[in-house]
Amino acid sequence: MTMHASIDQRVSLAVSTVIFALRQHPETGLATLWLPLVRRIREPYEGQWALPGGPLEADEDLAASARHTLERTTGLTPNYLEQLYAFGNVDRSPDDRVVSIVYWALVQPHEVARAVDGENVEWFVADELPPLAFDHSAIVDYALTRLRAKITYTPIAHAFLPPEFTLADLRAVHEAVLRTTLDPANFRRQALATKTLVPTGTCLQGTSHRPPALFRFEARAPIPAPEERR
Amino acid sequence: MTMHASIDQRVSLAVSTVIFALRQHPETGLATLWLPLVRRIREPYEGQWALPGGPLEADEDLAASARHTLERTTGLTPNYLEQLYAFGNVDRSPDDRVVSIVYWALVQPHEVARAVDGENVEWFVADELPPLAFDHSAIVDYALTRLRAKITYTPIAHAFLPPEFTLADLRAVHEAVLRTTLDPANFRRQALATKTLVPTGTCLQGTSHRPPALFRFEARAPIPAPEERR
DNA sequence: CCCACTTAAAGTCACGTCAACCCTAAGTAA
DNA sequence: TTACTTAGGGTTGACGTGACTTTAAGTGGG
Repeated sequence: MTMHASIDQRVSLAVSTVIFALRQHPETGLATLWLPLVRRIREPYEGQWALPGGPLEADEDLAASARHTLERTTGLTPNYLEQLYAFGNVDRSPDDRVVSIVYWALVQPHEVARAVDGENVEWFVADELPPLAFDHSAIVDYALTRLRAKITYTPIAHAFLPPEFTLADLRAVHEAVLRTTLDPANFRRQALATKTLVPTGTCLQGTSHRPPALFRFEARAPIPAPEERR
Repeated sequence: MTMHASIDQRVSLAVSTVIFALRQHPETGLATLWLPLVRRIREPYEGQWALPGGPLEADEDLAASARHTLERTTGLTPNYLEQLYAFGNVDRSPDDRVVSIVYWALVQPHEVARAVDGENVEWFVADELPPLAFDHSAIVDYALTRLRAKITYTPIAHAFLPPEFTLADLRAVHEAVLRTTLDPANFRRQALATKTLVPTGTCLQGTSHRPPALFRFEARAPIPAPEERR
């Protein structure tokens, strides 16, 4: 027989989200992965940075809860949202017992512009984060590896982009996420081989030199979340 | 502002597990994927089959909770355990609100023998399940796709096998899980290419014909769960 | 108007992987 | 010894991919 804590010690359920977006790096000027964090306004970890999240309401699905807290705390509407993992170790919060169901999200650049950015919400370069509250540093780490793995075998990069884009844009997303440089010719071949790209005419005069072709992502059947499979 | 249910309507947290094991199919005689289900002894869905699970105790980590309920309800000790997904749609339980954090597990054949198999616990062929309680049918579906995907790119098949086995055994596991036949020669090549197999002498007289070599899985560093990454 | 420059986009080649298959080795049962 | 069965190694061709080259299509400067 295992020992159990007293009955009135409750487990509370929170939903948090790791949000990724692309922005220019202030020093290098390159497109880089950023993510918004919120400052904690109460103990524990008061004043420290943490993932946006909140308690699960009784009338909300999990993904809906993630969207709502996202909107409430950061003003962002994600273009892609997927469950990451449920973190529930006993010691992950110093006082009470909290199980966090964590999502990860991708937002488009124009969303970043209109996002909240104030004293209690701030954007950070994904690889240069301050120390975070709770186990949130490990969570971000895991979300990063998931994003980097998934972008190599599914076309989620489009979630960072406007509906119409060039192959150079698409490649820039991959390069920013994976922190590498990719051969333009080979990247083109692989991208076109997926059959998810539809050409939509050529770019009418860019800044200089040969204008690139524009593409759109074909609206393939998205991969359903486990809840909504048939 | 969104409407919320009254404060005293609580969300309860359960941990359930999809357990896979290999057994002989009664008709074909082939190794097949089976899973144990437990009969519900109270409403809702009283009398129907469901995944083994139970409420999360305040002093248990999530994986530990999965192990405990597994042991308590089916007597099984899994050889492999991984988090699958957190299911929490509002309508997944008719009365109360339940969020289930679901794990999936693999058990060895000798465990199956000593497992409970009575009126309230029964084994079923994974592809021929009765209607299950709640959304458990969809959950099993998802667990199956995860298992089938993961066995192709990680050496989890060993979790079904005793410490020492032949390449034919290993191939039989893959064939049972994927429901295909695999070319023995090509399978051998791929299996040995992973470098995770260590030869441990030859089989001393099997039933007939040429005796196969025996192998053991090398104790590589296992992939850490997201909670315990460094 | 020609030319230097830049990026887009297509093509070439070497190499590694893998499925299909063929063949030999090593044992058992008659 | 022979027939039979499974273990296990080898060969071939299709395919994907990284490194690299070449051509196309624009710009701006003299």
